[in-house]
Amino acid sequence: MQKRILITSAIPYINGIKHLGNLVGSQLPADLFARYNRAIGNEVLFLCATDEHGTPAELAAAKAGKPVAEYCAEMHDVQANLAKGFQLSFDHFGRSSSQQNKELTQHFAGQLAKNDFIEEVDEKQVYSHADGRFLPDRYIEGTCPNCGYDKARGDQCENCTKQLDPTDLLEPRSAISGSTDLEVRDTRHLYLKQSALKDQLNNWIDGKIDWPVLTTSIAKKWLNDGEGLQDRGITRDLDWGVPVKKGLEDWTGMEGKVFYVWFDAPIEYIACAREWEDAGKGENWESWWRTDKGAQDVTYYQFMGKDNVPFHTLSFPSTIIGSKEPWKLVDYIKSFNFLTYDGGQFSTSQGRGVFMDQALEILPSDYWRWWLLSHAPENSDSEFTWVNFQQDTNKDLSDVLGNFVSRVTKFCRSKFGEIVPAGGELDERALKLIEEMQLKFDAYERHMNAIEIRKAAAELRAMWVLGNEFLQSAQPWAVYKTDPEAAAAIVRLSLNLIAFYATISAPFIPEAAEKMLRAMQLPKAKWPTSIENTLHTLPAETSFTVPENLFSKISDEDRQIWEEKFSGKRGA
RNA sequence: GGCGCUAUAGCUCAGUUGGUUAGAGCAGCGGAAUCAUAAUCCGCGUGUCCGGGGUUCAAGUCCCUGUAGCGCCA
Repeated sequence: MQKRILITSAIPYINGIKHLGNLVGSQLPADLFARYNRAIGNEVLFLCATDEHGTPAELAAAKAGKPVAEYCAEMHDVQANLAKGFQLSFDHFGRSSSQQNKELTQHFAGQLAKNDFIEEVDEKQVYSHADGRFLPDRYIEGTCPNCGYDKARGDQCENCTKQLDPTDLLEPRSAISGSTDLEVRDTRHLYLKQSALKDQLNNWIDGKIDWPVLTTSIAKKWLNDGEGLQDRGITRDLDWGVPVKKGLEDWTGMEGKVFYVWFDAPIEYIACAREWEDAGKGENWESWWRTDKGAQDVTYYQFMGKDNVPFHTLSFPSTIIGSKEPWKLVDYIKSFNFLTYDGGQFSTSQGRGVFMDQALEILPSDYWRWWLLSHAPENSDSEFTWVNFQQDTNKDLSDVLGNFVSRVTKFCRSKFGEIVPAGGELDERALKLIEEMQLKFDAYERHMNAIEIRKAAAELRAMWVLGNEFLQSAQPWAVYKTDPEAAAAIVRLSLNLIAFYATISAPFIPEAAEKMLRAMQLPKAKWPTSIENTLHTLPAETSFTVPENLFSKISDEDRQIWEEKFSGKRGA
C-alpha cells in the first residue's frame, strides 16, 4: 500500500560550506531514506533549505563586502550546487528568507500571541554606537575580570572558562568594529512560553517509544533538568530576519526587531512546501502539512545532528501546538552523533577536515555517500580516517561490487558477446543463491524501514558478496569448456544480479547504480517484490554493454596527499 | 560542579525482553581458483565484554561504585 512520507533534513546555515560531519548528520541519511521510499513506491516529499537569518550571516556578508541579501542568495546557490553534486534528491531546496516563510512565521507569532503563549519582557542589552546595532553577548570582547585575559567574550572567557555577563568585562569593546563606544540600553523582547506546554510536550515525548534513545534522552533532559523547560526569547534587535509582526498586524513596541533565527528556521520546513508549490514543482502543499487538509495520512520524519534535537523536540513543537491549528507534528526524529576527523573534531572555523566542495573535487559522490552512510554515527560518534576510508571504499566498492560487474560482463562478452545468453536452466546452486539473497534482501528492507543505516549498508554489502560467492562456486569459466549451456544459465543469472544490485543499491550510490542500469540497458529500475522474479528481469537475447569500471581504487599515494592536504587549515 | 552518552578481537562495530562454547566486516596468516580493477572465494579468533562490588540458578546484558573519552548545561 502506498504511503505518504514527508521528510525534512535539518537546514544548513547559510554561512559557509558544510563539512562531511554536517552532511552525514542530516542531509545524507535523509536522502537515503527519501530515495528508498520513492523506490518502493511511496509518495515522498523531501524538503531542505538554507537557514539564512541572524548575526553570523550579517557578519559574513560584511566580511565579503556584500549586502546580506545578495550574500545569502549567492551562498544558497553554492549550497544548492553542492547538494546536487552529492545527489541529494530534495524535492525543493528552499530558503528561510523566502516571502513564504516570512508570512508563515508572522502568522505563527500571531497565533501564539492570540493563544497567550507569548510574553513581552524588558531586558538590557549592549548597544554599539559605532556599529549602529545591539551586540549579542558573544560579540562583545574585553578583559576578563577573573584571569585578565584580554580577549574574553561577553558570554564566557575562553581562557579561564568563567561564565560572564557582558557587563562584567573590563574595557568592553565591540568584536565587530573594536569600538568602545558602548551603552547598555533597555530593549523589549518576545518570549515563547514553552514552560506552559511542558506537560503536553512531556506526554508527547513519552509516547515516542520507538525513537532513538539519543533523541528522547536529550528531549527529556531539557524538559526536566533544573527548573524544567525554560521560556525562550524569539526576537532580536537585528535588521536581517523576519520583521516582528502579529500575523498581518504591526506589533506595538516591537518596531525594527526581527524574529530570532531559531524561531523562523523550523517554520521554513512548512514554508518550503509552499515554495515547492509556488515554484511549480507540485501542488496542494497543505495536504502535506495540515491534518485538516489531507495530511492526516502523512508520516513525517525529521533528520538532524544531536545539537539540533532540543529545537525539534521542544521549541518547534511548542510553536505548532501553541498555534492551536492543525499543523502536522513530527512522527519520527532520527538524530545522529558527530563524525570526528582523525582523532579530533571537524571544525568549520578552523577549516579542519573535509568540506563538501573539496570532497567532490577529489572523488565522485558515491565514495563519500557509501562510506559516510555505512559509518553513520547512529549509536555514538564515529571517526573518519583516511586509511579506513581508503580500505573500506576500495574493498566494498571496487573489489566487491565493481569487480563483480566487471568480471561478469567481460566474461560474457568474451564467450557469448554483449547479449544475455540463452539456454541452460537454474540449477540447485542457483536456487540456493536466490533463497539466501531473499533472506538478506528482507533484512535489508527491514533495516531501511527502521532507518538502521549501518545495518542496512552491511546487509547490502552482504548481498554483493553473495554474487561473488555464487560465481566462485559455479565457475562458469570452467563449466563453459564442457557445457556451454549450463555456463549460459550461470551468466544469465549473474547479469540479472547486476540489474538487481543497481536497483537496490541506488539509495546509497545513485551514480554507480545509474551506470549499471545503463549498461544493462534498463531504462528504469523496478523495486523487487521477490528475488525469484527479479532475477528474470533481463531475458535471454537482451543486449547490454560492458561498462567502464564503476570505481577506481584510491592509491596509497592519493591517500597520503589528501591526508596531508586536509590536516591543517583550509586554504583561504 | 550537575546531567547524559560511550567504553566488546590490532581497527570499525553487532550483540533483541539477562539463558547454550561472545559475533560480523576490515587488517593479518594459510590455501583454492584464474572470469575479473592482483580483483574473488575458502579456512584460521585463548578477547580479564574498562576496573571493583552486588542481585540472580544464570550478566557483555540489571543495580551500586570507580576510571577514561565525548557532549550538553550551569
